[in-house]
Amino acid sequence: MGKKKNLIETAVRLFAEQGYDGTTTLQISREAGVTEPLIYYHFKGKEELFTHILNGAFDEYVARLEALPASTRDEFTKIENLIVASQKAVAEMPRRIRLVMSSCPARIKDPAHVCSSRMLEIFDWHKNYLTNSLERGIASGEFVAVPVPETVYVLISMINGMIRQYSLLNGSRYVNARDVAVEFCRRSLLNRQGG
Amino acid sequence: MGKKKNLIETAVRLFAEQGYDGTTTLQISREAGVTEPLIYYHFKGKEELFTHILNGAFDEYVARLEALPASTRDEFTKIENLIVASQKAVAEMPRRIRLVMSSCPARIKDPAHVCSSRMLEIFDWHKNYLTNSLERGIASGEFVAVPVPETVYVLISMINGMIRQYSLLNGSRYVNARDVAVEFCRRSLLNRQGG
Amino acid sequence: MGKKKNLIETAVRLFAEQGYDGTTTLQISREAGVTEPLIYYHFKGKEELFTHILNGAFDEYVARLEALPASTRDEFTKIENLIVASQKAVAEMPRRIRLVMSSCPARIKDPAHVCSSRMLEIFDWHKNYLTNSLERGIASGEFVAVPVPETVYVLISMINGMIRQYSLLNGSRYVNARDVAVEFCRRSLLNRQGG
Amino acid sequence: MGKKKNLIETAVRLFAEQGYDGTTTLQISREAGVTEPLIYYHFKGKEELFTHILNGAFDEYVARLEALPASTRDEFTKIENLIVASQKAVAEMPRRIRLVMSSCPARIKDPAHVCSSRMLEIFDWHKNYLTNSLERGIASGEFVAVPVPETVYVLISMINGMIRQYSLLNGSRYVNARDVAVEFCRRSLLNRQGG
DNA sequence: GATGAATGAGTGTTCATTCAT
DNA sequence: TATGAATGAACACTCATTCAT
Repeated sequence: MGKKKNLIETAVRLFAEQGYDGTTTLQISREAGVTEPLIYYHFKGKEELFTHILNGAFDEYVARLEALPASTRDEFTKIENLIVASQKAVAEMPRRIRLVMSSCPARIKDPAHVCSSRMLEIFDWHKNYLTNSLERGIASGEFVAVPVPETVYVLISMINGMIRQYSLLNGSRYVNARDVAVEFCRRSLLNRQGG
Repeated sequence: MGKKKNLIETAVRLFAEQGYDGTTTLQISREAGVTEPLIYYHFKGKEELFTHILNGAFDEYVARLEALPASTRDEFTKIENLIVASQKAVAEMPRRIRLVMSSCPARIKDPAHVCSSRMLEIFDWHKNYLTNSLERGIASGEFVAVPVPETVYVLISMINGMIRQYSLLNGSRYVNARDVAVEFCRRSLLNRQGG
Repeated sequence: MGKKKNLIETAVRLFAEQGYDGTTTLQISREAGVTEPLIYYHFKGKEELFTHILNGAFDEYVARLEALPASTRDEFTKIENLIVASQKAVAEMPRRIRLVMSSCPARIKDPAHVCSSRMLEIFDWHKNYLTNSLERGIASGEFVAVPVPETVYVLISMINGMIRQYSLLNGSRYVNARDVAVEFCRRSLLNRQGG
Repeated sequence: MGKKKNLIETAVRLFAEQGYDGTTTLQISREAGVTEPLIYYHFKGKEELFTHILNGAFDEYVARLEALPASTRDEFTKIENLIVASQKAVAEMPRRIRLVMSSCPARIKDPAHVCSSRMLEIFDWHKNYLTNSLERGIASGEFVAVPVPETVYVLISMINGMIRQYSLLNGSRYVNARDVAVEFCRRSLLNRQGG
């Protein structure tokens, strides 16, 4: 009767609240209403349970990115879509994003860890998406001629920074920061010359 | 002879490399060439050693902020100074910033922890500094009329995002991202009306 | 199997021989043929194992008191019964009584400790029992008119003193001290007037 | 300036309040306003400081016994004197008696310890004193013909039991228990035949 | 699928004691 | 006398994990 699901959901909650090291397998099992060895029946160990959860969160986030329309009216709309999508994600799956934002920084130095590989995957996805958009926009005259790699880096930093801020601090107080961020970027990138 | 200093420096290194939970007091003492109880002679415990280090890092970062000139040629220079100063900090005290960036996210939910109180302190400092700058700049016509609180929020997110990116990922590859970020903001904020 | 029982019996022995502080959890587990963490599986900690044992000893002692006949031929028989019962207890459960007599004095200042609450319980039981007996005996003319509370106090001191003496010193050498004590009290209390 | 004395007095207080194992050398030194190594300058170690204090208490108690008059009007007065003296001692040097009563039971199994040797010394003193008194009293017809060794044993138990009761429990509430005890013994021992 | 009992390998911490000054 | 710094030896306790059922 859904004991496994129960286990996972309890683990998500506890890992998000207390961190990986601050959560014991005994606590997870007790709060899930099962016994400890059941964790080892379903998972190889605590770490696998943890990475299973992280992978789930990454999967959903990536799915949201993949769902973004590949072709849009103009290139800035793509950038706008990305900002909006990332903010929607953090609002709609807050606990899992929070888990990633609080657990992964301490794990990034281990390149074999899920945190490293999948954050890199997302970073690369962002990079390709934004590089493509910027290059096309510059070529078409929609954007001013900014140095692409560095601008991509700045945009990613801003998007990640907003996720982090929202997720770890009381970001929900700035509900329309999202739109302000979009306009902030629009003013900076759009070519207003001639027109 | 400098055993305490040795202890602290070793702890900084190990905490930054392996995280708080991943570092044992035995390991710290061994690599520092002292015995374990010495930690407990100088500090109340592992946690106090840790917060001592964090406080040191926060102190230095705050000192850098306080050193920023209070009055500048124009308001955007203040914003530029802040971006530059934060990037200089992360380049000049990388290990300690990295320690903060990787350790604190997992501790922010505890409002009593050094991470919470001092990150809030820095957040507030940033907020006041940027709010002041934006309000003056808008009033004088230097800046376009942006919504102040949200724009401040976006700017802080960007600055923090860049610190995080630099600190945890290989941000050093984008050395002039700093200047690109400054220009990015300048284009967005500066009032170009009536050229 | 019976590892828990083994653990408890070993702990009784070692605590009685070496005291609480003089006995380590490692020693208990080793001499019981189990591993240390098993103590923590069955008990919350060393202290709980200790109080579990103390409670067992108190329970048995109280059970012996409760088993004393409520109505007797005369009132002095009650007093005799109490003296005999306490001496029988110390002869039949020597290790546990010795444990109590050597461990509890150091713990009595802590009113929350098992030693305090349960010794008080026994003290009160003795007090009620003896007060009742003395009052009835005096009223009926069986006893001389002694001041009741103080005489109760003296009798309890004598009983406890004999337990202590027997338990901590080589009291077994005075096997018939019990009967001598009974006669000692009888001569003192019985009303010989009008023989 | 009396630092040694200070040390000892503080140690008496702390050992009495918290027991030997519950008191650390650091705590003693701090509360005495000195540093830890000073303990090792004046004493060989914690244990020696402890036995120094115990010996002081035993010395004073023995001195009180020795001060009892060797010849009295009758033999029962000797017994009365002993009861009164022991109760006076516990009222006049409560902390040190309490220290002995709470610390020594756990140490009596070690025959080399001060607790063992000096409590035995006192036990023997009591035994000789009472044996002598009883034998003479019986011979002279002052006392009834009780079995001497066992009666001595009972009397010692009663005296010790009253000290213990007074010292560890709220014995001070029964201030005239002393006189009641004396009368209790008098009635039991005195020969009333053929008045 | 599920559990009660048990364990190996540590972990932070304490404490009496010593050393150099 | 007196101390700041340092240590050796242990200690209670935790936790992820396994085994027999």
